[in-house]
Formats: sequence, structure tokens, C-alpha cells
Amino acid sequence: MPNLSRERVLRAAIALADREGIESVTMRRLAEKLGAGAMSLYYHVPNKDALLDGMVDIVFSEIELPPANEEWKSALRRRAVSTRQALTRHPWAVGLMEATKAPGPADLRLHDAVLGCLRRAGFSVAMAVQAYSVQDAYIYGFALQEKALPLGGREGFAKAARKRVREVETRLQDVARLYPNLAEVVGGYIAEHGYSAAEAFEVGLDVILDGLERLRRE
Amino acid sequence: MPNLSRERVLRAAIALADREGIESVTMRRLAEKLGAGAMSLYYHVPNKDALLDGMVDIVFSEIELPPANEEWKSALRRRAVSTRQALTRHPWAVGLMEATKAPGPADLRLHDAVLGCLRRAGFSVAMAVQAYSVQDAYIYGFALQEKALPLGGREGFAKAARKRVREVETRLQDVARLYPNLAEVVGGYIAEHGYSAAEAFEVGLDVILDGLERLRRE
DNA sequence: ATCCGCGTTCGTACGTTGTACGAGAACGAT
DNA sequence: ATCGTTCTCGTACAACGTACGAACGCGGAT
Repeated sequence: MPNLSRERVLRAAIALADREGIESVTMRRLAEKLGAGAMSLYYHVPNKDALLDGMVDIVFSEIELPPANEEWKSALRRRAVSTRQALTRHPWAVGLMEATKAPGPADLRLHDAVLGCLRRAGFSVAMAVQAYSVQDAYIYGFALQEKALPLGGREGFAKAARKRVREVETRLQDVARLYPNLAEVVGGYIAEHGYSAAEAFEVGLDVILDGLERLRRE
Repeated sequence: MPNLSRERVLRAAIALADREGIESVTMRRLAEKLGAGAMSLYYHVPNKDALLDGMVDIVFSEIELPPANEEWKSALRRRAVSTRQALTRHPWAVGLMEATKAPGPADLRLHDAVLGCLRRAGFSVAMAVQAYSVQDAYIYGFALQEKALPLGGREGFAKAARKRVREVETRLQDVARLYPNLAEVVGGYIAEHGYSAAEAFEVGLDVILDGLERLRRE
């Protein structure tokens, strides 16, 4: 039995990206983690771009499909939450999806299931495309923003906000004059109450799903 | 007067990225375009990451602020459309924003103006943050998706869809069995009617803004 | 004229990356 | 034992970001 395989290579690459960031996924470092020579990887993967595409498709495969027997709104809600979770587990994936040339099978399967859910719910083809686009834009955009934010739940945000305030302390009145609303939000509200990305995501998601329902009823 | 300057370097980098893609923005190629040696750039920019940050902030500066004297919804609508336009002019910018460590002044100004607009419209701080997050997630996520799509307006999409169908022609019944809804949408609807990203964006945007209005009235 | 100092430019060189190429190891079938 | 297939890897090269320090041009002081 061979030591390496496409599967093993991709899994190791994902583990490495999760632990040390996507920028430390180099062919040499990855091979080292697998106890192999760098060039051995090329037997299992045509090149680095294909490696990244493969990683992304595994992330897609971790996303829960909208349950076919459930009411459309809660079905899509579940897959949206599941998508965000997958993208939080693998933050590097958001940035890679934009570079993907050809969508992998897991990606296609998911797209198909979502469209099917919308069609079954009575959306016309045109509206299904529209509804699909809104949801996905929101989900990926949210994940994109989340990546740039300090980690660690509600209290983590509060800590980071207070730290930020301390950083600009000496020129605080300048900052407050230039960006009064930002100061109010970061220095006031978030420093005190924190911010939960998971909750914010779901609130926004419901705004969108309710909006889509209204679109459908017209 | 010196030949180079931070301004000239950043402008040239943006022009290069627009014309030949972000991956061809290397220090050497950029310097060549400016008729300079590679190392000359480092007098005006501390390193490549700072160069990219500077490019992103110029893109932000091209975005129209929400007019302060206008009703909140149409004001935010204008800035959203303006943001998408900027990101379509400079598609590489979406992927760079996620990597930005410190937001530049244009970014801060825009964030501040949007929050101010929401606060003036009567949103509480918490709701303003929420409303802000939904909008921006949608806008950036949409731009992200758009980057991966074939270019060229409604008819361009139709062409691309038909081409896609031709590509998988030989295994068409397999594809249609595996992904029936995708086949219906791409092979049927889009191949015939095309798809306009600009229109889809505005429809989705209105869904979101109307949803936010309802959120505010509670 | 000479010199200095400063703002600006750049040649060379190093370490790191993706990967082309071709040599070899491992092993079941004959 | 020999062969063909499957798998592994050492070497080498081009392209990248950039550290280092030398050199340029030029206005003002001597």
C-alpha cells in the first residue's frame, strides 16, 4: 500500500492550513508533515492550484445539505449556518474560493440541492437564482468579514475593542472628531457589550430569509 | 522633482492589477512599468503588503459616501451600488481586503459615514452595527461571487452558459441526473435569458434594505 | 571651486517558492 | 530472474520579496 494518496495529501494540507494558516501550506512544508519529499506530492496532485481546489471541495463536502423533507426556510437556514461553521473552522477557504476555476463535485451537489429546495418551495427559476445569489453573497461576505475580525466570541471582541481604544488613546480626541460614529460604536458599545459574530450572522440571515419569503409571495 | 512617489507607485500598481491581474503585480514588473529599478520602490513603500494596503485604500476612496442630506435608504443604496462598481472596476480588491491588517483612512471614513447615516435614521447602536454588517457582507460577498463568474453583462452570461452546456454535452444525461436543478438553471434559463449581475445585485440589495427598515420599525 | 548632507535610485545577492526532468525503488505477474 | 507499473524523490532552475550598501543629483555653506 502506498504511503501517500490524494486523500492523505489533501487532509494533511487542510490540517496544516487550519493550524498554521494557508500561507504556510507550501509543497515542501506539506511534504515534510507527511514524512515525504516535496516532489512526491506531484504524483497525487497535478500542481499546487489543484491542491487548493481539492482542499476547498473538501470544505464544501463538510456543509450540511438543506434537508429535502423540511420546510424551505428552516432547511436553508440550516445549510447557511452549517456553511458559516465550515468557513469558521477553515477560515482560509473563503479566500480560496474566489480563485477556484472549476467548482468541485461537493460544490455542485450543494448548489444543486439549494436550487432544488427553492424550486420545490415554489420559486420560479428566475427567483430561485436571485434568492440563491442573495443568500450566498451574504454567507460568504460574512465569513470574509469575520476573518478580518478579532477571534473569540463576545468577550473577545470587547477585549479587542478596549485594546484598540487604548492604542489610539493619545490621539483619542482626534479620532473621535474624525470618526465620531466609529468611536461611539467601537469605543462605546462594543468595548462594553462585545459582539457575537454567530448571533449577528443569524439575525442578518433571518432578515434575508424573511425578505425572500415576501419576494416569493408576490 | 523625484521621478517616483508613493502616489505614482500606487496608481501604477492599480493600473497594472486592473489590466493584467493582481498576480502580475510583482515588485520587478511594477518597477519596469515605471521605468525604474525594483529596489527603488522600497523608498516609497515599506514592503509589498503595505503596497497592497495602499492600493485597497485608494479603491475605498473611489466609493461614494452616503449623502448626508438624503433619506437613509436611498443614501445607503447609492453607496452600496457605488461600492459594487468600484469592486467591479478593481476585482482584485475584494481578495485583498481580507488580508488587510489595518484599515486605511478612506476605509474608516466610509465606515463612519455609513454608521452615521444609520444612527441619524434612528437605528440604535446595536441595530446600526447589525444593519451595517448585513449590508457589507452582502456587498463584498456579491463582488466575490461576481469575480468567479464569466464577464460581459447579460448576453455574456448566456454565451458562457451555452458554451458550458456544449462542454459537457457528451455526458449531458449524467450531469442532468446528478445535478438536475443546476442543469435547469444553467442549461435552460441562463443559456436563454442570460444573467445581469448589476440587476441581480440591486434586487438583492432592496430585499436587504427593506428588511432593515422593518427591523428599525420594531 | 570645493565640500557636505540629504533625498532618491538601484545592482547584487540571499533565501524561499513552485515545479520540470529523469533517475530510481518497490512489487506483483510471468 | 525479468519486466511493467506504480510510486518516490534529488537536483536544478526561474521568479519572487527584500536586506544591504553603494552611488547619484543637487542646493547651500565654506
